[in-house]
Amino acid sequence: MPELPDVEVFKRYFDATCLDQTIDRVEVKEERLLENTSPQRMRKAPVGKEFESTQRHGKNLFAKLDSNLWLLLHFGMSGFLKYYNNPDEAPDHPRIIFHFSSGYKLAYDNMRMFGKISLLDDVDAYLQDQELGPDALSLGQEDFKEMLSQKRGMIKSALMDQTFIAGLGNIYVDELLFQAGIHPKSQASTLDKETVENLYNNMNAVLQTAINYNVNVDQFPENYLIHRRTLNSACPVCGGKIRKSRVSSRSTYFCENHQQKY
DNA sequence: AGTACCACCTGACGGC
DNA sequence: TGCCGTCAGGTGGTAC
Repeated sequence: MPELPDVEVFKRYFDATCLDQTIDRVEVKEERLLENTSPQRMRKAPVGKEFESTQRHGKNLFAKLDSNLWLLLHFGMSGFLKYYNNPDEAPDHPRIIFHFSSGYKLAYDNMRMFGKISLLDDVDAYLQDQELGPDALSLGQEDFKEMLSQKRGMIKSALMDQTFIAGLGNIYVDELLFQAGIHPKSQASTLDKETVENLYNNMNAVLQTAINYNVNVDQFPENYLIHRRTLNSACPVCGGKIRKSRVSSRSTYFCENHQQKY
């Protein structure tokens, strides 16, 4: 379930391993994941080049090959990166593999095949084309308030909408609503000022905490919902019952006691 | 514009 | 043991 924190950790992993190495060969193992890019071009265009830097926006990772050539990776539900040399360390479902002249390889693994691999000439144009909202971690509090006040519909739907805010998915939206004490079906525009500020602060805190722990969920604070995504488990904050329902066709866990409906 | 539902895809898991 | 239905969840499309 790669959401913003996961992709940020992938970015740091990519930066620490793959930059400034000549690409010898590109192995496209699953052509269905390519979008707006032919397999032939994907295999050819990066060869002889190096990844110079990376950029993340929401759940999208962009790696620069040239001023007008970028690799886009979207991880869907089950995607991740693996940098390795020894074939024993190869992941189970590699969909594309970049071979470096050092002998090391970068594999994009994605069991469930939701996801996207593409070559772009302009990142900003792509973000506009996709109508992606501002990245959740670089959004200021005033803008957040203003946007929410004008958003109709349920707060969970709003936060999951990538064209509204980019980066949040099902797990983290549940978590930050839980931390902020807001019922997921609350109407976005009816939250009062204090509640929205609290939500904003929790959004940043939860995302930052997840990144700081390298998305190692076991190390997340004990009062996080993520450890209790089970029907009728005890709320780690107030002892209430954790309930499950569906919001925006997604499994939604929340505390029936301390998450208030607005 | 918001919502509801389906499809895509694969593996895990529970029931029988 | 093994078959079957269900679930997980990011995104995109469609119908209301």
